[in-house]
Amino acid sequence: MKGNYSILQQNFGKHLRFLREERSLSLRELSSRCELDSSKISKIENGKTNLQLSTIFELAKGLEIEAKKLLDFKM
Amino acid sequence: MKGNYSILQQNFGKHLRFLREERSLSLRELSSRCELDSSKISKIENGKTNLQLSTIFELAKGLEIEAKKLLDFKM
DNA sequence: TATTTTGTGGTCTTTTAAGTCTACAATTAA
DNA sequence: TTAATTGTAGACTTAAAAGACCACAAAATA
Repeated sequence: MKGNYSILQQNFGKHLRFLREERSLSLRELSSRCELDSSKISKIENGKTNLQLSTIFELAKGLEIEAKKLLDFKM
Repeated sequence: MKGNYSILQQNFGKHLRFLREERSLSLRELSSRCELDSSKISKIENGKTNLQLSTIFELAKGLEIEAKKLLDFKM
C-alpha cells in the first residue's frame, strides 16, 4: 500500500493479542481453531501484516467472536 | 487465499454499497474522500476483492464512520 | 534436570491486492 | 439533443499477503 499503516497494524495486533490472552489461548491453540499458521498470527499480533478481510474472519472464527469485535479498538 | 471467501466478499460489498448510497455518495465522490480509486471501490462492492485492513479503514474514513461498522453485517 | 510449550523469525513460492489509467455504455441533467 | 455523471471492466506493474515450512531461544512444566 502507498500510505504507512504500521500504527493501524500495531493497534490491531495489540487488540488481537488481548483478545487471545483473555481466552488463555496460545498461538498454536488459536491456530488450530482456524485456518491460520501460528507464525502468521504472531506476525499479525506484532503489527507486521496488513491482513485481509478473510483473515480477520478466520481469526474471529478461532476466537469465537464477531469479526467486528476485532476492529473495536482505539486508534 | 486457500479457502473460498467470495460469499464473505459479496456480503461485505453489499453492505458497503448500502452505507455509501445511504449517504448519497457516488463512487467518485467516496473515492475523493479517501485514498482509493473509484474503480477499485466498485470492485469491492461487487465482491471481487479480498480487501486489506488498511483499505477497510480508508473506506471508513471516506464514509466518516467507525471501521467496525463496515463489518457489521450478517453472514 | 529433562522435556514440552511458546513466541518468533526466517525462507521460499504462489497468488493477488494495491495503485494507476483508460475506455465505454447507460443514466441523468442541462 | 448535448453534455456530464456514474458504474464497471480491463490492462499493467509492483509490493506484499498468504500459505507452508523449519529452527531456535526462552519460559513453563514434569
